[in-house]
Amino acid sequence: MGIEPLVAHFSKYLPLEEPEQEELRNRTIHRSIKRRQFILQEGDVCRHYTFVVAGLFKMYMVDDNGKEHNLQFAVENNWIADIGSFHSELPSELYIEALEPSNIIQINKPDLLSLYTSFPAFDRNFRVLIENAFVSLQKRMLQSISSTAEERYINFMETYPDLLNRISSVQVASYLGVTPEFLSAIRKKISKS
Amino acid sequence: MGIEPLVAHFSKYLPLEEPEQEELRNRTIHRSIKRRQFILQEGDVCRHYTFVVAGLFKMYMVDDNGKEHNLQFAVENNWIADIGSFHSELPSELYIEALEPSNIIQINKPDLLSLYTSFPAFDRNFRVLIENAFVSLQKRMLQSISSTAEERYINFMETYPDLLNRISSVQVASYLGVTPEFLSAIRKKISKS
DNA sequence: CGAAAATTTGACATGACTCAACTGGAGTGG
DNA sequence: CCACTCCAGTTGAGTCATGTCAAATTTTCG
Repeated sequence: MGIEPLVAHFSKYLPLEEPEQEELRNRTIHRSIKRRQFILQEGDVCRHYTFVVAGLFKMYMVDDNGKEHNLQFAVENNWIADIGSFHSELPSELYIEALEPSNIIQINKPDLLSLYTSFPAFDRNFRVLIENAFVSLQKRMLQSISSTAEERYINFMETYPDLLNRISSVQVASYLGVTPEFLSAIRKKISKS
Repeated sequence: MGIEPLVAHFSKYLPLEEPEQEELRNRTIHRSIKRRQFILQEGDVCRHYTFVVAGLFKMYMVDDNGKEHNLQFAVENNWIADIGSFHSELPSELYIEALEPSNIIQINKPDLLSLYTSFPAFDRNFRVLIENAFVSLQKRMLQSISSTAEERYINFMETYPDLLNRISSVQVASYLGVTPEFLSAIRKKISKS
């Protein structure tokens, strides 16, 4: 197993030279993750940035009533981490759990900082990466404060059509901030129009 | 007027050497903005990153019914921009408007890219900046999908106690995603407990 | 196959919006 | 200094959006 998927991912923004690829190879580790396995649990410090080579994860919070609220999904070629906990090294309030058997590439904080220092290209690559994630999250936030659940669901289907076939409606409902029962009603209404 | 506030701002993360400060001075411009003046309007490309030296701005979207939805406020020492439009150079769907007479420092895209190229410290500074903004936005997103309007308002008061004295309830309601009438009811209920 | 989870359904409760009217300052011009 | 307007804020009635709970049904996966 190599880091080709990761190199290809970065190359979309700024190609990596051979020395940078070599360093990336030396600083990252591969792991296989089973379905329902956690790579982060509440109370633990998030020690890695995780790049999904294959598979699917959800990151979520559990509220005082024990209900899960999905903050983010991550599929192939997505990064996932609790960035706040990763940098502050404080306990996370989030879980990251595999929804499918997955292959990932991880990098820990010392190795990432070393990458940043050795090759400024990584500062830039990760800056661009998070800029894009930020813009997407802003759009979701705007939708959340301006649209009904039905509009948000329709938008979700249009934005992530591939995801629909891989996750349950329960997971979508949790991501949209509605109950599974109400999402079921929305789906029924949409199917009749 | 100098760029001291901006230098001080960056120094919280990573101090700037004299050559970097010099370059920053040469690449930025100062402006005074009147209350109700726009620095970005829907349909225009967002040409600048804006750093607020003094004053207060809101960034918002106007929906099909003509209603405003506040995505973000920016006070002293905050950055504000439509990052998506800035990088894609596509027309923005957002407005950025001064709620108070303000002083700002702006940098356009060519100058910012030049800063990035000349001094990798800026890649890093802006990466850290947006990482922090991303983490904050994630918290707001989680609140949005997991809490009632009352809980979100209480959280807003705790998170931005200073802002409460500077903006109207209408603006807060728009930020929280509720109507002014309903926020009024929430405030009444809270004041009685 | 069998247990666990997902989905649906319906009755009911609560959260939140709409609309229209009213209140009470903060300017503004005479 | 007054009359006036103009907003922000409030109030209440009615309505719609969404949640809760319980139960039945279907699907998934070990």
